[in-house]
Amino acid sequence: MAHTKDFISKLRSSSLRPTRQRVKICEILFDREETFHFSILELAELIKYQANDKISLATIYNTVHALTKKGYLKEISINTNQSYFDTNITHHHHFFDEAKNKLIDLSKDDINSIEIKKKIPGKKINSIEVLVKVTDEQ
Amino acid sequence: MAHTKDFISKLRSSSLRPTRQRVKICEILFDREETFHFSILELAELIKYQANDKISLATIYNTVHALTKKGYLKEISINTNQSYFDTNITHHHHFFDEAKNKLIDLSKDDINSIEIKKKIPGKKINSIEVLVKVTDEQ
DNA sequence: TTACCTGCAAAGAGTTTGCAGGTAG
DNA sequence: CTACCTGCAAACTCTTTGCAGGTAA
Repeated sequence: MAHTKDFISKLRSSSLRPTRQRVKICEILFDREETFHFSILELAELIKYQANDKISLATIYNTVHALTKKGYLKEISINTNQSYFDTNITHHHHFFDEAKNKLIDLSKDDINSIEIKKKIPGKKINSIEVLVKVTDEQ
Repeated sequence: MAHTKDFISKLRSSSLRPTRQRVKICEILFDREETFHFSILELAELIKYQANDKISLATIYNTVHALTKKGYLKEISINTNQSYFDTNITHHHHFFDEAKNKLIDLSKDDINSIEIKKKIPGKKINSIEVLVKVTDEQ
């Protein structure tokens, strides 16, 4: 269970003033036991219906992007119409359930380690992301 | 080097009539030595400036999607604002150059084989995609 | 001739931006 | 007080859809 103090420091270190709206966003994102995968619009809905609040999209986009830039959130590479983010910033991969359009974490232990044998001259590797697409067994 | 006959059969097997526009799209996509990565809008530009032709977006979208559905093209999972497709339909992965926003093929030999140890009950694996993000070495 | 296709324009969906009024420090 | 922030609406980008005229078989 995280506390308001932590949210404020996360925000400050992302160069964001801890306004009421931003603290609320942090509560929804980080005050949970389990990994949380979300799109901006899903987050907005959650704020509206679960937290009974209304924060403008501009604010949500701006806050989520600043937190992502600072490394408190991770953006997931997946080709859907909207961008997905993850509160689990440890090194891990994902299943993507194509039937339900839902992401599921794939922990480091669930996959063998990946070795890239090719080197691109002048380029360095920033990240390696594995996406395992699944559908219903027939 | 592929021929018009091949394009027509690709189109027919995708349940598309081989119209002038669609054959032209196939020429641009498949009449090349190397793998081709593209977004729909890039393809439209290419048709306009390289082939000196103009094919409406509706037609390009519809044709590319039908070819993808039939398996003549592969859609790549990458979180950018537009969808990317690949003419290389063999099993392979990608580098993504974040500086240039360009994809580079990573052949099967350039990566060790991936083993997913976790099984999701009732789900089967459709695909495993690896995306290696790179930027300029500093 | 009939079913399908094209091009255009409008509509949709997600995201970004400009700005006037409001708030943190 | 000043710089930054919020909410709203408009703008933008990519993609999809509706439709009238055109074309393949």
